[in-house]
Order: sequence, then C-alpha cells, then structure tokens
Amino acid sequence: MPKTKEQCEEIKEKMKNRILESSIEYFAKNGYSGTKITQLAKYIGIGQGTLYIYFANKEELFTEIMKKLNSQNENGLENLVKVKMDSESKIKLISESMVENIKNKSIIAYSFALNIRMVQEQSADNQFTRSYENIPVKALRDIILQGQQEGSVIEGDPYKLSDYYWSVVHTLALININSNENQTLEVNWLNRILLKDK
Amino acid sequence: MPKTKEQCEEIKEKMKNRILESSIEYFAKNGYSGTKITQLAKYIGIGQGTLYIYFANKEELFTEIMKKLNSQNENGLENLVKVKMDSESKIKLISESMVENIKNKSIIAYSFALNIRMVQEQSADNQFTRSYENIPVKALRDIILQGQQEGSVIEGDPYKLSDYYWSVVHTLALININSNENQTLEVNWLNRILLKDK
Amino acid sequence: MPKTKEQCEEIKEKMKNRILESSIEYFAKNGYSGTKITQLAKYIGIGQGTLYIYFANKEELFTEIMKKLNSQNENGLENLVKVKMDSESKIKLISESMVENIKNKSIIAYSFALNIRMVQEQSADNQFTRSYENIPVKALRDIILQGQQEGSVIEGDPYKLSDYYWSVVHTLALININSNENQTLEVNWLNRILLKDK
Amino acid sequence: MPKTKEQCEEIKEKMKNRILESSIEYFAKNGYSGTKITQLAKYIGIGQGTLYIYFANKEELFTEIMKKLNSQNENGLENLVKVKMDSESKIKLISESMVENIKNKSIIAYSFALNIRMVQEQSADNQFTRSYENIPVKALRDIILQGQQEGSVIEGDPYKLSDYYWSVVHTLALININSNENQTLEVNWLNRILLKDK
DNA sequence: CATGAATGAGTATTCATTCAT
DNA sequence: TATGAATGAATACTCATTCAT
Repeated sequence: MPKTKEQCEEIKEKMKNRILESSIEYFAKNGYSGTKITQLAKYIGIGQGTLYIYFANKEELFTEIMKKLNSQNENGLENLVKVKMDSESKIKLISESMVENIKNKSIIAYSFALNIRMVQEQSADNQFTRSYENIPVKALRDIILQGQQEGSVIEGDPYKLSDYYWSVVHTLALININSNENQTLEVNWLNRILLKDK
Repeated sequence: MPKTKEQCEEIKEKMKNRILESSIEYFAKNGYSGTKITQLAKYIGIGQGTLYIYFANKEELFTEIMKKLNSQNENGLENLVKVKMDSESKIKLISESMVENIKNKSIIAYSFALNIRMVQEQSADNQFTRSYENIPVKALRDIILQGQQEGSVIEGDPYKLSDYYWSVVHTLALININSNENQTLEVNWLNRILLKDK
Repeated sequence: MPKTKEQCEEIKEKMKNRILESSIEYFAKNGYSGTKITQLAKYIGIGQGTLYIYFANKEELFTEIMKKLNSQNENGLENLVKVKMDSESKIKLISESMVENIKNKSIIAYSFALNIRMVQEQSADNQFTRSYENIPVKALRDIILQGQQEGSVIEGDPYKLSDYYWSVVHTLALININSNENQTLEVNWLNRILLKDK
Repeated sequence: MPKTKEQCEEIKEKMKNRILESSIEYFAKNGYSGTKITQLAKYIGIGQGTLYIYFANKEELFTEIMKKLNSQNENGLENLVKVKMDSESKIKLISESMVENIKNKSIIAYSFALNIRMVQEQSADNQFTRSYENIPVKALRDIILQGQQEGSVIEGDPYKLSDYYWSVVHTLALININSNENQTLEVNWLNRILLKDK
C-alpha cells in the first residue's frame, strides 16, 4: 500500500530527527575528528549508507546538529528577559535550570559540550567563538544590565560577564558529559559568578 | 667518532625537548585526532621520520607531552602552600599568576587547554579526570581549608571547590588559546570563585 | 534488509576465500616482505581497503594462508596410509602425485613454495620447521616403516628420511613456481630418494 | 702520520671484505627485502653510513656478495673434473664436502642458502635460475657423463641430473642455516641422487 | 674516514563515501 | 528506502640513503 506524500515526508522527518538526536550525544562525547561514521551509525542503530540519504556528508550532519542546538537553547532565555521579575531571581532561575540540565545530561548539556568542542575544531565559522552574537549571551547581558542597576550584580562589562558565565556553564557540562561519575555542581557556584554576596 | 657520548646524548635530549615543546602547542590547538603527523612535523620544522626516532608512535608522543606538562605545573603550587601567608593573599597570587599565564599563552596555558582535551579523549588514564589526585587540586584544597578557617573563603567541600576553580581556569585557557583575539579575563572573576565579597 | 543473513555470510565467505586463494600465489612468488599490499590488492582485483575488512593486517592474512594450506595438504596422505597396498606402490603414487602437482603449479605446489619461505621468515611458529609434527611427515614415515619391513625402502631413520623427501619436494616446487620455463622433473628422482634400485 | 697509498688501499680492502663476509650471513638468514640496513650495520658492528662508503647502495652490496660467492664455489669443482679419478669417487668426494660445508654452516652453505633466496627475489638476472651456465652445474655434468659411461651413475640427461643434485644441496643448506638445531643429513642421501645402488 | 641523526619516498592501515542489492 | 561491502584518498609509520660533525 503506497503511502501518501505527507506520510512519507513525516517518516523521513522522524528519521532525520532520530539521527540528529543520537549524533549530538556521539559528537559531544567524541568530537568531530574522533567520530567515525561506521561507529556513529552503529550507535544510532542504522547502516552507514542511511546517514548519507539524509545528510550529504559528515560535515553537513555536524552543521545541522549545531543549527538545531542553537535554535533550541535560545527560546527559553529570550522569553525570560521579557518577564517582569528582578534580575537576581532571573539569574537564580537560569542557574538552577542549567545545573538541572547538566546533572541530567539533557540535550542542552550535550549542546554545551559540543560547543566547547567547536572552539577546538578549526572550522572557522563556529558559533561559540562568535559568542557576542549568540542569543543566550545577549539575553543574559540584558539581565546583567538590569541587575547592575538593581545593585544585585557585580560591576563589569555586562557582555564579558555574560560570556564568562556561559563559559563556565559550558565547561561544567563538558566535564559532566565526559566523566562516568556524576560530578558535583552547586547552583550557588553559578550564582556567585554574577551575584554579589549579601 | 665525531662526538663524545655526552655531547651526543645532550643533542638528542635537546631535539626531544624541541619536539615536545612544539607539539604541545600543536596538539593544544588541534586535538589528538585533529593533529596529523605530516603537518605536525612541518610545524616543528623537521621530517616526519625524525618524530619516530624519538617517539614510537603518535600516542606515545602525546602521552609524553601530558607527563611533561603535569610535572611542570605542580612545582610552583606545592611551594606556595608551605609559605607563611594568609589564604586570601595566596589565592589572589594564584589567580594573578593564572590570568598572566593565560593572557601570555604560556606553556602552562597550553597545558590547561590540552588537559580539557584529555577529558574528551577516551584514553582511560588521563590525569585531569582523576583530578582529586592532582597536585594542583590538592595544593589549592589546603589553601581553601586554611581560608575557610580564616573566614575569607566561602563554605563548601574544599576538594570540590578546588576542582571547580581549576575547571574554570582550564576552560578560560582553552578559549584563549583557540581564539585569535585576546579574550577578556579579570583576576577578580577567579578570586570570587573562592573568596567572599567584603 | 536486502539479503538474508545466510546469503550475506556466504558472500563474505566467498570473498575471503578468493582473497586467500589469490594471495597464496602472490606470497609464494614474492615472499612476505616482497609482497606490497597495494600490488597484492591490484593482483586480486580489489581495493586495498577490502583486504582489511577480512583480515586485520598483513601478518594475519599470511598466517591464515598458512593455516589453510596446511589443512589442505594433509587429507589425501592420511588416507593413503590406511589403504591396503605395498609401500613401494604408495611411494610411487605419492611421487607421481607430487610431480603432477608441481608441474601444474597446483595450489599444493604453491603451498610448498610458501613453506620454504616460512623457514626463512623468523616468525617462530612456522609449521615447516616443526616438521616432525606435520601430518605429511608422519604419514610418509609410516609408509617408509612399512617399506623397510617389506625390503623396498633404503635403511635409515624413517622420520629423517620422510623429512628429507619432503624437503626435496618443497624445493622442486619452489623452483618451478619461481621460474618461467617449466623445469624438468622426473618421478624416478623422487622415488629413488626412498626406494632401492632393483 | 699519513699512510702510504698502498697501506690505505689495503685497509679499505680489508673493511670491504669484512662487510661482505658478515653481510652474506645476514642476507642468507633474512633475505633481501628482510634485511634492513640499520640492523645489518649493527650486526656487522659499523655505522650505516660506513656501508655507503664501500657500496653505492643495498643492491650493489647484494650483487657484490653474489659475485664473490659464485667465484669462490667454482674453483674447487673445476679442478676436480680434470683430476684422474673414477666418477663414483668424485661424486662421493663432492657429497662429503657438501655435507661438511652444510653441517659447519661454512660460507659455501650460506652461499647456497642465498642462492635459493635469489630464486625468489624477482631480480631477473639471478645466477641460480640460469643454472645451466653455472660452473658447478657444468662441472658436475661432466662428472655425471663420465659416470654414465663407467656405469656407476643412473641414466638421464646429465645437465638435468646435475641441476637436480645442486637443488637438493641448496635446500639442505637453506634448511640448516635457518634452523637452530643441527638438521640430520646423510652423505649417502646425496650420493644416491646420482649413483646406482650396488 | 666513520658516524648516526635526519630525511622523505614508499608502505601499511584507516575511514568518509559510494553503490549494487 | 535501507544496507553494509567495496573503494581509494588520506594518514600513520618504515627504511634506504644523505650529510654535518
């Protein structure tokens, strides 16, 4: 029984997502050069050939992963900025959320680990190094700015502070993803990066 | 016989060191899988064959680099612990020294960048993941302990705090090594990881 | 799934055999060190990569060849020993069969040529040097023993005579495999190694 | 104190001979491709560079070895032909001499082992395959011819019988050179290749 | 002359990509 | 479509030869 075009598209879309999802974890753990297509396919549970039906080559697969990740991270934060709430609470919310993500090795944690890897791969056009243009950096910058006016956040260039905050979050994600035991990680550590002691 | 045995040994030792030194930078920038022997040899300015006179294979070269780096990092810190000085000053000294190292892209900065990479390479016996046994982690733990008694350092497990401090330092090194522009980096950021606000 | 598992296994087995078969000739002609993988692959008519799907490396390929050959040689002879027939006839049968094999450059001839090479390669576990344990040596020893009782075979240690007989057969095979012209070779020469003149 | 030209030449000649002598053994044991210059030099007890003072390259060294060997083997046999003595005695003398050479692993034994190797290396211009032109083959042919007239030697083409006799001698040499234990080897075996039973 | 460290052409091996089934 | 065996370009490693000392 031939399927309708829509059904067909849907099935394709599902497979593509399955590949992307699984690849994130594998790339995050092994890096770009360290990821071998044969092993990746085995890890996903498909034949190598199948990968090439959905993605032109290894690089395209990787690029699509990065795109997917970046778009996912951004939504929540952008909304948080607009909410009426004091900066301190926003920062605490973000930190809690990040610690949660990292501890659960969520897809966002993998995305952070991968971002660190991107710093290392020479591919010139990686998102993380151009971080000032990143939406999370921008969003946090706005929150920091608000917090400095409210007196809860330490002094300093808000852009750089934001960048620094995210760097730390990324590292902690990387370390947790790559170590077998669950690494300790305190919400307070993250908060203190930006918030003054009382 | 053209040279005495001593001279000969000396020359060999020099070459080995030259290879190690240059390889650190290359591996730190490109990672293990990303480092190709042909390119590495060209970067060092020697033939590929020469590498194999001094190191059995790529992996051994990498391992020897890690050994060398770890032994280098440890000396200064061990001594600092023994000095009579309040903990706060010690931490400030360490932070200043680390910021300096990172900004100047010193060999220690490269060593940190490489250590982060080691977390990623599966090679079971990497130093950084077994960080509680590392001398820098131990040394800083002692200083933190002292600081908590003196009231200058925030509460928390000294081992984990030390581990966290070094994680941040490592990432900042990695980011600075791998980005072309000089990344901003404030001594105060590092200090606040451990020290209470006044 | 394009093929059943059984078909797949069968195809793989065929390819492995094709590689083994062709490699025997190539190794026999060129020796271990003299055989270059690129040329061997071209000779077989496959890509170099394909070789590495079936064999971990050059040495494993060579070892598997030797295993295959040794098992092949042994069957016919073992049976001959059990047959009711006077020793002289058995020896004449063996000699005729060997001359035939060598003249036709059969797979057995290649196996002999390779065996001589094995004597030379240092690899400790070669079959030919441990020849007293070889089935052909043992089988012929039994025939010689029988012949000495029947009075048709010359005096001497049956083991050593057997070993000597096979040495000659091996060399003649080697020489014929490696020379372009067909070398002369008389059945009578082989017979007289063991059989008394009438 | 500068030496006279003659002394200088003499020293050079001595070194060249030392290299040739030692190389024979090494090549005989390891073959052409299997012989690595670095190891050969170590075996001889000189630097690799020194080899290249006396021989243009590996191949020339090998060729010179073969030349040296062939000229050495030939003298004794040529003379034997001319001696007044019945063929049977001559053959027995040769066989005894060969057995002796092989058992003692004399230079001639090495030369035989090397000759077998030459059959295997593709180099088109090897002496052993063009054996009908070899002096030992020719010399023995004459002795066989004489023996056939005297009735002591079996029937058959004297050239081919001679060739066959030497093939056997060569193999036995090869096997003895390459095995650690001393292989058994009976003079009578060699004699019976050519001589009729009484 | 003698040396052995340095070299790079040559070889073994890996891995992204293709393609017949 | 999905597969995984086959491929060969890219990469790690070896070894004959050179050359500064």
